[in-house]
Amino acid sequence: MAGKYWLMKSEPGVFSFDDLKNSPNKGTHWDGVRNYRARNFMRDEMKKGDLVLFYHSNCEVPGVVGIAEVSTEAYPDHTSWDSKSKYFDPKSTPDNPRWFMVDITWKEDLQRPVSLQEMKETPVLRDMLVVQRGQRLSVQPVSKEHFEKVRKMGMNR
DNA sequence: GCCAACGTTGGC
DNA sequence: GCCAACGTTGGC
Repeated sequence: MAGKYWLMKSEPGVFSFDDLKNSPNKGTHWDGVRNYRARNFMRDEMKKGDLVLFYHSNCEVPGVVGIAEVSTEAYPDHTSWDSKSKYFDPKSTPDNPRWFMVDITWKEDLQRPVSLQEMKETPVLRDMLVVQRGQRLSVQPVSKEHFEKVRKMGMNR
Protein backbone atom coordinates (compact mmCIF):
# COMPACT_ATOMS: atom_id res chain seq x y z
CA MET A 1 0.00 0.00 0.00
CA ALA A 2 1.75 3.08 -1.25
CA GLY A 3 1.70 6.16 0.95
CA LYS A 4 0.33 9.48 -0.10
CA TYR A 5 2.16 12.77 -0.54
CA TRP A 6 1.35 16.18 0.86
CA LEU A 7 2.50 19.75 1.04
CA MET A 8 2.17 21.58 4.35
CA LYS A 9 2.71 25.30 4.75
CA SER A 10 4.27 27.04 7.68
CA GLU A 11 5.49 30.55 8.23
CA PRO A 12 9.16 30.21 9.11
CA GLY A 13 8.87 33.08 11.58
CA VAL A 14 6.31 31.01 13.46
CA PHE A 15 7.59 27.47 12.92
CA SER A 16 10.34 26.65 10.44
CA PHE A 17 11.75 23.41 9.10
CA ASP A 18 14.75 23.95 11.36
CA ASP A 19 12.38 24.30 14.29
CA LEU A 20 10.95 20.91 13.35
CA LYS A 21 14.39 19.38 13.11
CA ASN A 22 15.37 20.83 16.48
CA SER A 23 12.19 19.70 18.23
CA PRO A 24 12.29 16.83 20.72
CA ASN A 25 12.32 13.63 18.66
CA LYS A 26 12.43 15.90 15.59
CA GLY A 27 8.64 16.04 15.58
CA THR A 28 5.67 18.18 16.45
CA HIS A 29 1.90 18.15 16.43
CA TRP A 30 0.45 20.19 13.61
CA ASP A 31 -2.04 22.20 15.60
CA GLY A 32 -4.00 25.26 14.54
CA VAL A 33 -5.43 24.14 11.20
CA ARG A 34 -8.87 25.80 11.04
CA ASN A 35 -9.90 25.15 7.48
CA TYR A 36 -12.34 22.37 6.70
CA ARG A 37 -10.69 21.11 3.54
CA ALA A 38 -7.30 20.99 5.22
CA ARG A 39 -8.85 19.28 8.23
CA ASN A 40 -10.54 16.69 6.07
CA PHE A 41 -7.29 15.83 4.33
CA MET A 42 -5.59 15.30 7.67
CA ARG A 43 -8.48 13.49 9.31
CA ASP A 44 -9.62 11.33 6.43
CA GLU A 45 -6.67 10.72 4.16
CA MET A 46 -3.36 11.14 5.94
CA LYS A 47 -1.71 7.97 7.10
CA LYS A 48 1.34 7.33 9.18
CA GLY A 49 4.33 7.18 6.86
CA ASP A 50 2.97 9.60 4.26
CA LEU A 51 5.62 12.05 3.07
CA VAL A 52 5.34 15.82 3.27
CA LEU A 53 6.89 18.68 1.36
CA PHE A 54 7.53 21.23 4.10
CA TYR A 55 6.79 24.65 2.62
CA HIS A 56 7.74 28.08 3.95
CA SER A 57 5.09 30.71 3.24
CA ASN A 58 4.80 34.42 3.84
CA CYS A 59 8.54 34.94 3.83
CA GLU A 60 11.33 36.33 1.69
CA VAL A 61 11.65 33.28 -0.56
CA PRO A 62 8.58 31.08 -0.33
CA GLY A 63 9.17 27.46 -1.29
CA VAL A 64 9.75 23.87 -0.25
CA VAL A 65 12.60 23.59 2.24
CA GLY A 66 12.58 19.98 3.41
CA ILE A 67 10.89 16.62 3.68
CA ALA A 68 8.85 15.49 6.67
CA GLU A 69 6.87 12.38 7.47
CA VAL A 70 3.40 11.96 8.93
CA SER A 71 4.01 10.12 12.20
CA THR A 72 0.47 9.64 13.57
CA GLU A 73 -3.06 9.31 12.34
CA ALA A 74 -5.25 12.34 12.95
CA TYR A 75 -6.51 13.03 16.45
CA PRO A 76 -8.45 15.94 18.00
CA ASP A 77 -6.63 19.26 18.20
CA HIS A 78 -6.81 20.06 21.89
CA THR A 79 -5.91 23.72 21.33
CA SER A 80 -9.42 24.12 19.88
CA TRP A 81 -11.05 23.91 23.33
CA ASP A 82 -8.31 25.75 25.20
CA SER A 83 -9.77 29.19 25.83
CA LYS A 84 -6.27 30.61 26.28
CA SER A 85 -5.10 29.41 22.88
CA LYS A 86 -5.17 31.64 19.87
CA TYR A 87 -6.66 28.66 18.05
CA PHE A 88 -9.60 28.46 20.49
CA ASP A 89 -12.95 27.60 18.89
CA PRO A 90 -15.88 27.61 21.34
CA LYS A 91 -17.78 25.20 19.11
CA SER A 92 -15.17 22.49 19.57
CA THR A 93 -15.21 20.36 22.73
CA PRO A 94 -13.41 17.22 23.92
CA ASP A 95 -16.69 15.32 23.49
CA ASN A 96 -17.34 16.72 20.04
CA PRO A 97 -14.05 17.88 18.54
CA ARG A 98 -14.31 19.96 15.42
CA TRP A 99 -10.62 20.22 14.55
CA PHE A 100 -7.97 17.58 14.10
CA MET A 101 -4.23 17.37 13.70
CA VAL A 102 -1.49 14.90 12.94
CA ASP A 103 2.07 14.67 14.15
CA ILE A 104 4.85 15.17 11.65
CA THR A 105 8.53 14.33 11.99
CA TRP A 106 11.65 15.57 10.27
CA LYS A 107 12.61 13.15 7.53
CA GLU A 108 15.23 14.58 5.21
CA ASP A 109 17.04 17.82 4.44
CA LEU A 110 17.17 19.08 0.90
CA GLN A 111 20.47 20.20 -0.56
CA ARG A 112 18.78 23.48 -1.35
CA PRO A 113 15.31 25.04 -1.10
CA VAL A 114 13.03 24.79 -4.12
CA SER A 115 11.43 28.19 -4.47
CA LEU A 116 7.85 28.78 -5.49
CA GLN A 117 9.14 30.75 -8.44
CA GLU A 118 11.23 27.81 -9.62
CA MET A 119 8.27 25.45 -9.26
CA LYS A 120 6.16 27.86 -11.32
CA GLU A 121 8.84 27.82 -14.00
CA THR A 122 8.93 24.02 -14.14
CA PRO A 123 6.47 22.73 -16.76
CA VAL A 124 6.08 19.31 -15.11
CA LEU A 125 4.76 21.03 -11.99
CA ARG A 126 2.23 23.18 -13.81
CA ASP A 127 -0.75 21.42 -12.20
CA MET A 128 0.58 21.43 -8.64
CA LEU A 129 -1.91 23.14 -6.34
CA VAL A 130 0.71 25.34 -4.72
CA VAL A 131 1.60 27.05 -7.99
CA GLN A 132 -2.04 27.90 -8.76
CA ARG A 133 -3.06 31.50 -8.41
CA GLY A 134 -4.81 32.30 -5.16
CA GLN A 135 -4.23 28.85 -3.70
CA ARG A 136 -4.20 29.32 0.08
CA LEU A 137 -4.87 25.83 1.38
CA SER A 138 -2.33 25.07 4.09
CA VAL A 139 -2.50 21.29 3.69
CA GLN A 140 -2.53 20.09 0.10
CA PRO A 141 -2.35 16.71 -1.59
CA VAL A 142 0.61 16.26 -3.95
CA SER A 143 0.95 13.62 -6.64
CA LYS A 144 3.79 11.12 -6.45
CA GLU A 145 5.25 12.52 -9.66
CA HIS A 146 5.22 16.08 -8.37
CA PHE A 147 6.62 15.05 -5.02
CA GLU A 148 9.51 13.21 -6.59
CA LYS A 149 10.22 16.01 -9.04
CA VAL A 150 10.40 18.63 -6.30
CA ARG A 151 12.56 16.36 -4.15
CA LYS A 152 14.89 15.74 -7.06
CA MET A 153 15.18 19.46 -7.73
CA GLY A 154 16.03 20.04 -4.08
CA MET A 155 18.69 17.35 -4.18
CA ASN A 156 20.49 18.78 -7.22
CA ARG A 157 22.30 22.02 -6.70
C1' DG B 1 2.76 47.44 3.27
C1' DC B 2 -0.42 46.47 -0.48
C1' DC B 3 -3.99 44.03 -2.20
C1' DA B 4 -6.19 40.03 -4.75
C1' DA B 5 -8.21 35.86 -3.78
C1' DC B 6 -10.44 33.11 -0.57
C1' DG B 7 -13.24 31.42 3.34
C1' DT B 8 -16.52 32.48 6.88
C1' DT B 9 -20.22 34.94 9.08
C1' DG B 10 -24.61 36.67 9.64
C1' DG B 11 -28.67 39.49 8.18
C1' DC B 12 -32.49 38.88 5.57
C1' DG C 1 -30.20 29.90 0.70
C1' DC C 2 -28.30 34.20 -1.00
C1' DC C 3 -24.84 37.38 -0.80
C1' DA C 4 -22.51 41.51 1.21
C1' DA C 5 -19.27 42.41 4.60
C1' DC C 6 -15.49 41.10 6.93
C1' DG C 7 -11.19 38.68 8.22
C1' DT C 8 -7.22 36.01 6.64
C1' DT C 9 -3.68 34.29 3.60
C1' DG C 10 0.31 34.92 1.31
C1' DG C 11 2.78 36.53 -2.94
C1' DC C 12 4.89 40.48 -4.34
